[in-house]
Amino acid sequence: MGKVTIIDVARLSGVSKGTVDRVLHNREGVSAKSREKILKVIGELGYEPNVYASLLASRKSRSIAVLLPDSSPGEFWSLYASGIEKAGAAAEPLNISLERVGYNQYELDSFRNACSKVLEMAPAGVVIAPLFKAETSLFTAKLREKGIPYVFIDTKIEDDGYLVYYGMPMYKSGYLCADILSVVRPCEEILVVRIERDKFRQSDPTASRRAGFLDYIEERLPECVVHNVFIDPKDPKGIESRLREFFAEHPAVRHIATFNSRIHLITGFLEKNGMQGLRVVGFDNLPANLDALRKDTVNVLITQHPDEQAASAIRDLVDHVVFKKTPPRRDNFMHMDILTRYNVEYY
Amino acid sequence: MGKVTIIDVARLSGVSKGTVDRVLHNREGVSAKSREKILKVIGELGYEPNVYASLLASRKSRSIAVLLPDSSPGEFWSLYASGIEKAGAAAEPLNISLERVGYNQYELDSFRNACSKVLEMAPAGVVIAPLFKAETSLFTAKLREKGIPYVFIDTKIEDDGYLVYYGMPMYKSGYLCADILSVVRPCEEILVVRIERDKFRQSDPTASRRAGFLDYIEERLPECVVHNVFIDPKDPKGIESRLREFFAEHPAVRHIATFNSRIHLITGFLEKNGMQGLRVVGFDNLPANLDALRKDTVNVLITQHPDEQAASAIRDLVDHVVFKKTPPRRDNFMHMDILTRYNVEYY
DNA sequence: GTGAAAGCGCTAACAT
DNA sequence: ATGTTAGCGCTTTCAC
Repeated sequence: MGKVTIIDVARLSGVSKGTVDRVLHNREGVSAKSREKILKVIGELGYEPNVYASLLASRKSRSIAVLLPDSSPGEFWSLYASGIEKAGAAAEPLNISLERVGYNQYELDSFRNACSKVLEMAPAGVVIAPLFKAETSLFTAKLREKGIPYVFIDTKIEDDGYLVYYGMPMYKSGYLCADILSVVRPCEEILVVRIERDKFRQSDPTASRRAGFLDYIEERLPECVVHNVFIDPKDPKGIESRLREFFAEHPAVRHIATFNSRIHLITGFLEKNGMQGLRVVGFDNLPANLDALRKDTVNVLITQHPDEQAASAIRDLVDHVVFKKTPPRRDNFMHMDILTRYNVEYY
Repeated sequence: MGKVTIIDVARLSGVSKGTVDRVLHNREGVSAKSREKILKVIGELGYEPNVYASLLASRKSRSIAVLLPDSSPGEFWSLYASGIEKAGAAAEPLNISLERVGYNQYELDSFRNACSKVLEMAPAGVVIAPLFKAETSLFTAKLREKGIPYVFIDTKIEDDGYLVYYGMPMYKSGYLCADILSVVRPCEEILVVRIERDKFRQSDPTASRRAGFLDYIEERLPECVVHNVFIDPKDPKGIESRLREFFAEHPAVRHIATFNSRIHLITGFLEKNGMQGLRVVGFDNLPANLDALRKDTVNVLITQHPDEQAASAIRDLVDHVVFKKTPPRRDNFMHMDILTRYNVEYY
């Protein structure tokens, strides 16, 4: 039982509560001898601080900064919102408030700006979706310097400093996508719809997924031809004409996939042209994608529960800040959910 | 801010902390006038008790009874264990301990026994998987009488007393199963493997799932023939001979499904006889099933995250007992997960 | 019926 | 470097 109190530790160490409290919080002003003795007693007694008593006594409040790309409702990054809110609500009684700091995912300066804002507020911890690799490394170096713990979601950057990471196994998700797409035979030609802009991005976040997809095809369906069509999300007419053009040339194509969250951009075309019996697979549970799934214009959606990613990451961070717990596992690859019209309802 | 304390309430009500505490806990010994006044002030101030201070001061501990069928590791009911443990760990700092009370799911008397055991220990709340419908109703009536809140998992019983329910939409899961099974064409004959004993059970827990499955077939594949083979889980030789017999008669069958968690019982046969290229779909993430999935002897598993069901149900119950919160939603149908060899790894 | 007072386990400011 | 002490917000005797 956690019945051992700080007083027990003090008595058996031959010191007072105050001194024990000091070593508990790594505060200075304790002789090496006392510290040692106290630590030993703590170990022997299996003393565990009563967090609630602690919280009660020190009602200082802390903040955790959440550094995510800005996004409008219905867009990918908004999917994280509900998880952040939930985790925020859970953290509130612990005297921790979440502070969202947004940035434009296409502008490095914006990210830099957000970083310094975070540094200024001197939070107790930071949650980051690191879209800019190099810049993030610089930032986390500063965090480490200040002893501020940080966690990654969505993407991670290899360094030995992050507390925990939650994300999707991208390569495998491509593999999975290919398998789901091609289970409907015959599958001799596949159309992959991609985003024009991604070709020029510093790092295409879906590149690894694409690699997994192509590897599957090469291994399992070497005869199958993969076509690419590039579209601009902001140009609906362009999308339509590109697709029209494509299908005029390749009327036999019955399999379509995207590697980003934009599968909903092409469903309008499919519906308008009464294209049925296709196999259409995409990613991410955007509202528009779920709608398409319900109408069966999209057959399968692969998702990663972004909300749970955020919630788990924040929970781990809070546990670490408040309870000094180390997360059970450092790299957490989320389960990939397979959604169809028949199981989307309770997602 | 939750900065309003019991002292503020006391002062504005013209009474002492003690009296406020009494109305807060519905304890007797308060004049109607005081009570009324205090309640009014509480409302105006938006006072919310500080649970941690409360927990600190009253270190009485409570228990929650978890009433589930006994099971050996690897069996269906064991899937709930990890969720129960997790929720138990979370409840511990709140001075709440979980007490498991098992019963034999095939013996009514055993369930009755378990019920009275629970009643004796007078827990602060109860978690039930109600396999025996009528008997459960009797039991929950008693709980209601005593004012003990209870939650259902897996199955629910219609009454107006349960706090919350977590389970799988059984009918829909059958529908989903049929869809996943038949996406691989041609699908003209299906083998459904069932458990002998279930035919004679008071209530077959998978009956509704079967109905969903058959409805799908009738609606979407009316030409398709559904064969049934009944097996006894405890008789491996019998299983083998039944299957051998079946496939001798129906060599063209390439689609197999089960509606319970026992798909792993037939994979041995399939492997031994080198039967490949079949479409095999089953339910529940038993270790043996996951193994078969990894080997691709089973193609798809539909699961319901029993651990999360348990964890959520217990969390809601604890929140209600400790924080007096009402669950956000009363009936919670869990998402049905679709597992293949390609996404099973991180499940 | 109600108030006063002594804690719960811990923190932090103030002494020494 | 270390001890003392006054709370944090609430519960729970024990008086009156």
